[in-house]
Amino acid sequence: MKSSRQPSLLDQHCDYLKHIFRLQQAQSPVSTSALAESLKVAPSTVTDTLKKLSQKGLINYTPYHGITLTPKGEKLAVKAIRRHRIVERFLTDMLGFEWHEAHEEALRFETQLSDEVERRLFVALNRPKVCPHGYPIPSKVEDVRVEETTLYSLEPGERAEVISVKDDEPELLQFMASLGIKPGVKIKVVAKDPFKGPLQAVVGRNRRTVGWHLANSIHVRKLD
Amino acid sequence: MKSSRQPSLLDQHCDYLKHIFRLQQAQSPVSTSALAESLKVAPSTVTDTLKKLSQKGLINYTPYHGITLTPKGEKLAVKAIRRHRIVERFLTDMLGFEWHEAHEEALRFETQLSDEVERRLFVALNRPKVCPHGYPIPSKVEDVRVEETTLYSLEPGERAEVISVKDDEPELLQFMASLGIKPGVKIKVVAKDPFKGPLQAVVGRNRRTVGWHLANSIHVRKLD
DNA sequence: ATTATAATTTCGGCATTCCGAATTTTCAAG
DNA sequence: CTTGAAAATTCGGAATGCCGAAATTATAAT
Repeated sequence: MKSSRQPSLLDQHCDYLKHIFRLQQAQSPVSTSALAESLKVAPSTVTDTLKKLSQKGLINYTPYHGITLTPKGEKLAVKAIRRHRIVERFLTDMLGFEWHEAHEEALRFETQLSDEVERRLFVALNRPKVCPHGYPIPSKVEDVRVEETTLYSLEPGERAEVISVKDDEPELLQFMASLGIKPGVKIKVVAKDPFKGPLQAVVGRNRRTVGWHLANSIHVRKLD
Repeated sequence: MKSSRQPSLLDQHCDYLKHIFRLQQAQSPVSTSALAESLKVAPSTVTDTLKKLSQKGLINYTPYHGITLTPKGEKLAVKAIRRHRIVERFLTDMLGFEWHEAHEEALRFETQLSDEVERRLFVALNRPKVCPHGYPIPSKVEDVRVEETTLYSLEPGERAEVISVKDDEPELLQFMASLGIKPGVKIKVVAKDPFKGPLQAVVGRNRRTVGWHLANSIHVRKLD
């Protein structure tokens, strides 16, 4: 396939940058296998693409030693993240999709949009600050900060406000919605079992018991 | 490249069907060279793809003798046309694009949209009947009829309403807009030179002189 | 009917994106 | 140190989309 339209940056490359950026927050440098798993392609494929990205000056790539985004790559990654979150907002706010559908729908076509469409979408949406899952819609690298604290890190008795929830597991999102958990909601932890056991909390008016995985997918800010 | 997402139909194939459908209205069967020019690819490329489309039962293809859409191919073509026009409406109505930009912007990402997004877009737009250029948004094959009469076919003294304008030349569209020509506008022909010469007409309050090509890009319905 | 020319197809080739198997490198355990 | 397992890379190969040049077929003019 000829690339045509986009002179400088292929869709695929944006995808790689987005994933590298995300993985980099957990661990830097990012390993080939981590990227491969995240992108759901074979490691050998990742190695191939890494060379191209490196040649374009988007990543620092030392064979066998992982990768880091260059400033240029970081900027493009942020641009891709911004676009993704704007499109998610479009899908929920203007088309009425549920938040658990928005993420995957957005992935389908976001890379094809022109900058102009993105700009106009942003304006038409009234310049939103966050995506449907509560993550900021960034203008620059510093904007992409996520709340470090997760619900599971709280101790019994503590109260917190939900800031954002992980968006990459649709079913989990749907389940969270059914529990009334979404950005802005306030939660009080009642009890927490040891060994990554279930956590009991009051969400709005209801008492809920949630597992470790779910509670760790919720970013919160402590209250009081 | 692996196709992934779309199980049954590749983007490229939709594109072919759309072009074949359009060309078929002017002349059937459609020739390889006409398709190649329309798609801006080499004739040999078209031949390659034609075989695949034929195998999928979307076209009737007899080597050296042109192509026709099968009922199945026709349905898909109409689906693609419908989607294109809905997206154009989205771009003009919800994002404020000019009509001469809408066509090309739509081409960038329309093929990536899911059926569900298309459906919701249509509803959010209030179920429009026509695209920004005045062509119908079809549900089935019969809906895709265009007004046969063009402005140039009128004789001096005749009046007509603009129904639709050809959408594939952005500059021409922009120029038409500057002349006040758009669907719904009423035009009275004042004079017409022989040999495809210029045509004089009254558009709204203004007297305009337009060339053959432009006048033939305007579909009208006679008044009185 | 024959023949020239125009349209179409065939063929080989290039680029891209992906993969699995084989190889190389790293790194930590002995 | 050595060495063995895990991680990463290289290599060969498959599929796709595209092209230009060469061969084939159709068709319109003689």
